[in-house]
Amino acid sequence: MRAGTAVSGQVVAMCSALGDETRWSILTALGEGDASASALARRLPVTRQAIAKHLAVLHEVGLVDTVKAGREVQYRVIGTELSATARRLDAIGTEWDRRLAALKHVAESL
Amino acid sequence: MRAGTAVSGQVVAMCSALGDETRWSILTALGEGDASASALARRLPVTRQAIAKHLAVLHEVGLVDTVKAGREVQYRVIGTELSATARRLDAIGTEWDRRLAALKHVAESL
DNA sequence: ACCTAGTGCAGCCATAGGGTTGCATGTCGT
DNA sequence: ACGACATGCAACCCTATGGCTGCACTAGGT
Repeated sequence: MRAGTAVSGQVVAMCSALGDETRWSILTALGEGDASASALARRLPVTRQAIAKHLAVLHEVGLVDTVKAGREVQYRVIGTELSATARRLDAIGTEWDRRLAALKHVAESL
Repeated sequence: MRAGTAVSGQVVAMCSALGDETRWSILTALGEGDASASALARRLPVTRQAIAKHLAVLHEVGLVDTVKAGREVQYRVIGTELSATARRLDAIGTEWDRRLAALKHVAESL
């Protein structure tokens, strides 16, 4: 089992989506309850259109889902994808540390 | 216990660092063994200076560590921070899904 | 029917950041 | 001592992208 396996582009996209403060503020806001883009724009210091863009990228990577409620579109946070990539990252990190421990072991056996 | 806790800036920085393909190629390369910036520049299709910049941000978030070996600087991947943030992300994702399940439960009890 | 509120789309601006070249410095081997 | 290689720093270019304004459209409420 090789260590340096090419990381799925999905992981990169997910991390890229999570690498923005505004997006996290949106996610945490949604964590307190479903909301529409306009509703989010009211509680956050950014425009609705900006929020709409962010919601688009969040939806792209599967972090949020849309629920049509009448004329508005409610957004809802989904934890599944996040947890999945988190586990992949954890595995990678563990693998690195495992390799490091092996290196250390070799060094001490000299 | 509230769900929408403000996410640590460390997590955002880490995700931002992981949101770049080139950085991942560097990390996976380092996963196969320690290497200097110049050594990495030889196997990757980017300049040494570009790699140096990436290594700087990776070092910033604690994904790599430096080991001075004579005149060159060897870089080494560290899994600890990655695993730590991965667990935090997993917890957040689980929390979201827990909330979602609760919502569903409420909906069904009507 | 009309007004209001929510959404979508397009265009524009400005900055961040990934990538480059160039040069100066520093260190190892011979 | 000197040449070769590794690093550090600075300046620069260009694209991606976060943010905005503006407009057209649609769907509810009264």
